[in-house]
Amino acid sequence: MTDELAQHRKAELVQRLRQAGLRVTQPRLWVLDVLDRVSGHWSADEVLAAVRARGARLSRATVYNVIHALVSSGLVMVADAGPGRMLLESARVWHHHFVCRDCGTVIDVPCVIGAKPCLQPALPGAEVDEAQVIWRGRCPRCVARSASRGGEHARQTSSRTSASASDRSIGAWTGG
Amino acid sequence: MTDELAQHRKAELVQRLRQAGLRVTQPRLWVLDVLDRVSGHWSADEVLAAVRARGARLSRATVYNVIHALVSSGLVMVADAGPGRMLLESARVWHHHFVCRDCGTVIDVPCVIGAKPCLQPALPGAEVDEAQVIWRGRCPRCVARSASRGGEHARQTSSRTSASASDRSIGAWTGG
DNA sequence: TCACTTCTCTGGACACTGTCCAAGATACTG
DNA sequence: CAGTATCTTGGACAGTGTCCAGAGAAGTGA
Repeated sequence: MTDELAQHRKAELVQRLRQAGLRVTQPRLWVLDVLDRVSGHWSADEVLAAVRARGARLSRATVYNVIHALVSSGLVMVADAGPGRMLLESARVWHHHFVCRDCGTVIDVPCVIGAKPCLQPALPGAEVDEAQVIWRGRCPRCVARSASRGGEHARQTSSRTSASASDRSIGAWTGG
Repeated sequence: MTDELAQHRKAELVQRLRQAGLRVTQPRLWVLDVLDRVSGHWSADEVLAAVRARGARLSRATVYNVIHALVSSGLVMVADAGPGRMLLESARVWHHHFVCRDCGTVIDVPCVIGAKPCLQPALPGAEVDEAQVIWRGRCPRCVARSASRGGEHARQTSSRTSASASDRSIGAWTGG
């Protein structure tokens, strides 16, 4: 990346922080840049490691402070994929998650609504900020792998076919 | 509770463990009984405390072992309401959760489908065991409390009204 | 009923994740 | 540029969940 590009990039990040009403500090720029640049799901410590890998000096407490600031201002989204697994992502497009119970992989599932909240609970009087859907099961890769070994998961697959009725599908709002 | 009732109750728990293909052990009966008897959401340590409060001797590692066994056999359900917050419940009726960002309360939201998975992701080739929805926002009680103090959350409430379109509601499958 | 096999429980150590604190540093305002 | 409010730092700490080897219990078949 050239210096000019780097400057342009930084200016964009600064603008996004200001628009969110946040002070512009180095740690915030670093964290936002890391989450923004690489797709995928990050833990707080992975973000810390990524920032430090660039030679920056940053404490763990700061990473959590920054994350809280970015999340509460909507620049970063957090998904819980299990106990103690805080998944951080750039909040460019609202989406949901599929967690594989075999390999632990977390897969993004698009949400065609794209805005929050995309679902409404049956809870009169509540103010809803967002709705997050987490699917659990076995990812296509693990399904294919076990199928090639002789279909030892035949029993479980029945639950999938039994749920294929269109009235129970949200393909309409997940883009499927 | 009379002895006769206790015996009947135990027999029922034993039957449920056997039906799930699990060995019948004291810790499993205790944990299942605690989760079954009291409504609400339990952390693993709260389950441990509740079992010990009855005079039973149980280690923390065992509680986690038992929880994993009961969850994987479908007798108990787990919801993640935040980092490090494993919420345990008896899996009698499938439902979802609303987490209040002000007071932290977790509220059950009924799911009229009642079976798993109640939603399907746009993820071809995957086997889906379950879909969990977690709403975040402010619970009716916190909304009412701040409204009575003068509507200091007026800005946030706009997000609620903007999402009331029926095509973005899942009242149909949550029983609303 | 008994022996045997397999699974489960135990208690402690450990890892991971997130929070709290006071002091110092920094960003923004006028 | 000074002042103020906010942020960062590093360490200590708490909460949650996992791992391990040995001991114990449940289920099975005779």
